Amino acid sequence: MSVTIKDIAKVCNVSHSTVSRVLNNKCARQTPRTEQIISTAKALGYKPNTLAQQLVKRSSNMVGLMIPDIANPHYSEITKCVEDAAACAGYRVFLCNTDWDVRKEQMYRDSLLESQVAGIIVMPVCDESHVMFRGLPVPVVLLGSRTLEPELSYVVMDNERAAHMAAEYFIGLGRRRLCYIARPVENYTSSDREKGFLAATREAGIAAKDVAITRSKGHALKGGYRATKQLIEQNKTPDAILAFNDFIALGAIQAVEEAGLTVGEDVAVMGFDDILFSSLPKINLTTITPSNEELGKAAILPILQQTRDDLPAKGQVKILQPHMVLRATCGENIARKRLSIQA
Amino acid sequence: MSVTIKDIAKVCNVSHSTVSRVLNNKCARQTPRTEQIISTAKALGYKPNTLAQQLVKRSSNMVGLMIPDIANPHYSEITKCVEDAAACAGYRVFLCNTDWDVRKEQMYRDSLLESQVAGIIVMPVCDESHVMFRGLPVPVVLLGSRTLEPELSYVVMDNERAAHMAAEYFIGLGRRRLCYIARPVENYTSSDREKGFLAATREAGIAAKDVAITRSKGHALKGGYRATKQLIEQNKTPDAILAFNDFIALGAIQAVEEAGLTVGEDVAVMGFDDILFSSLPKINLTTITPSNEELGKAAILPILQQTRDDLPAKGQVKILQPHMVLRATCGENIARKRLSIQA
DNA sequence: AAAATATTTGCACACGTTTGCAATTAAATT
DNA sequence: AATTTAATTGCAAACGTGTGCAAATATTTT
Repeated sequence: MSVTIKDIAKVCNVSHSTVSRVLNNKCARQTPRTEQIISTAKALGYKPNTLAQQLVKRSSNMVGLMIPDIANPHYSEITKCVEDAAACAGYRVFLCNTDWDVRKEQMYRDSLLESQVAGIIVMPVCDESHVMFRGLPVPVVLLGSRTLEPELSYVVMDNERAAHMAAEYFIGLGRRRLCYIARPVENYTSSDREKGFLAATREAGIAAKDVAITRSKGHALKGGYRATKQLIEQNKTPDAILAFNDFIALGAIQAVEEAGLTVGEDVAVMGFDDILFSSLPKINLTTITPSNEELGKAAILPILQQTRDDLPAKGQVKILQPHMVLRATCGENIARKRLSIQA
Repeated sequence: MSVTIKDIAKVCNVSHSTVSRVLNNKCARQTPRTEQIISTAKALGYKPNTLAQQLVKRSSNMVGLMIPDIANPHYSEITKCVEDAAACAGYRVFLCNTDWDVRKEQMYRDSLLESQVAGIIVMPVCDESHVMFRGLPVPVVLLGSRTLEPELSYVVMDNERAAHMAAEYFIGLGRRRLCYIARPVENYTSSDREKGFLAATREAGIAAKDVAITRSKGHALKGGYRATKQLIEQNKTPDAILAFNDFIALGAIQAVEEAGLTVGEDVAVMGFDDILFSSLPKINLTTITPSNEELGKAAILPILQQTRDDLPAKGQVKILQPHMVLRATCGENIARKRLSIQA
């Protein structure tokens, strides 16, 4: 149906190889022949068949992007940055929504390989699924999760440091009863944050009894709500809460307010990821995140290098620095405030 | 690098065509030959090269999905449903973020065609960009926008009816000074809603002076805020606002509350799209939307039919019914409330 | 103007797969 | 057991493109 180089060749009375070479600028000179070929190509509306090109060149300009839930703003914001970085590098991205389902993840993995993608970027469903990406013929980049698999590349925020910063910030604000609400199901990301959080409290000499580690009761907002409510009912109300993500933080806020306490005053709340919601005036949540643009760029880098230098490009690691986005939910410095009241 | 059909042929001492036929179940009988071929294919970890298959079959299992802003929850939620419907039908989707840029839209269009996609699903940047999709060799489905282009298929909510329903709902609640905040830049979707809104007010006998049509001052939350603030400052405060989308509605809410009025009591507010934010306890926005699942399924249908029956499958139209999601921002029935106060 | 050099051209094959055709082989029928 | 029928096989060509090679042509140098 579509117009091919052979059609152009027929019109110009040359072989199809000549057309191919002219169209790919393999000709140094500018003869009337070349001009004729180029103009008829334009006239006929020729579009190269990328499939055929990739078949013969044995390289593709497609990458797979596997995401647990594209409707979740955290993931959709990252997806945008990855797509943008990929497009800038001339890559097209296959979007694969794994739906938190390891079987779908596996299915997409195979499907992507059959489609001859140049690489796979994946935000894995869980730490256990990393092994599925061993020994693939294309580079694999884990996004937002570190891994022990030596073959896999990954790009991740320095989670330990981020939580350390958060705890330090709380302490600097005068907070003394600190709490970290962990991810409902454990993974490297969550436990790294826990580690950093605890380290900071220890370094500041906070007593262990004043540091609570609890676990979100479910993935969404309600999980954070239930966990916090439980804490309050047990008379263990903290004066500062670091939540595994912004959704959980939102749930925590709800529980805090429901208990008649004021967020930012009685309890400081901080989340992770800086999803769009968090910037809404009614929410105004203080949160920690890496730069998603950096994340996206770093994600395709190992894939670019693979095709360029034909090196293995495996096991590359990129650690991004966390940024705190200060908003309303952590209030002001308590110590300073007490001073001003006394004054 | 990868193992091909020829590798299997060599091992089994048959021609590669035989392998192809066995692997594609073109053989009625179950000979030891076929079993050997299948088992060695499995043993060698054979994965068919989809590129080559599609080249020879002249059909692909890839569709392009063009979205103005994947980080916007409205679009990411639709994207999820489209991807899901496509995956169920055996299609892979190329994600293309057009960034509200017509040039990017055009660039992706060409790129997708070169990649030999089976069809293009697009949420267009503006009504003017529809013409770019005339006369393509594959079916094009416009999502969330109707069009006058006869060749293009589209799937869209019945916007006129939706706004009609909204206005009727307001009126049934006892509201009498109605306002529609239109999209910052006009399009079919927004003007259809305006039409339905006005029709309902006319039918109910609301005086023209009590119906305001204003325009959001910008795409995001701030646009709705500014538009509403202006209305209030001009002493034209409505008692019911229908906003073009949930973001604008959120902005309207902010302006209303800032003026010391109570949303749901003094002013009812309704949006469109039912984005995830709107269901948050702190927001709890009443809103209208079609079923995104239906939307996604309807989007790939014209593409499926194209490849199946080899019919043109152009100019197909699917109208989805609106659903109101009742939450807190429209309050209760004012009339009933007045009664209970008197009683 | 002739020789040396640089460029372009067409042919043929390649990429990995599917498929029509004629020949072969196996199964079912008489 | 011989014949008809059915299924399988290998060959070759195709999908649209890129490329090494030797021959042909154009350009530059002497």
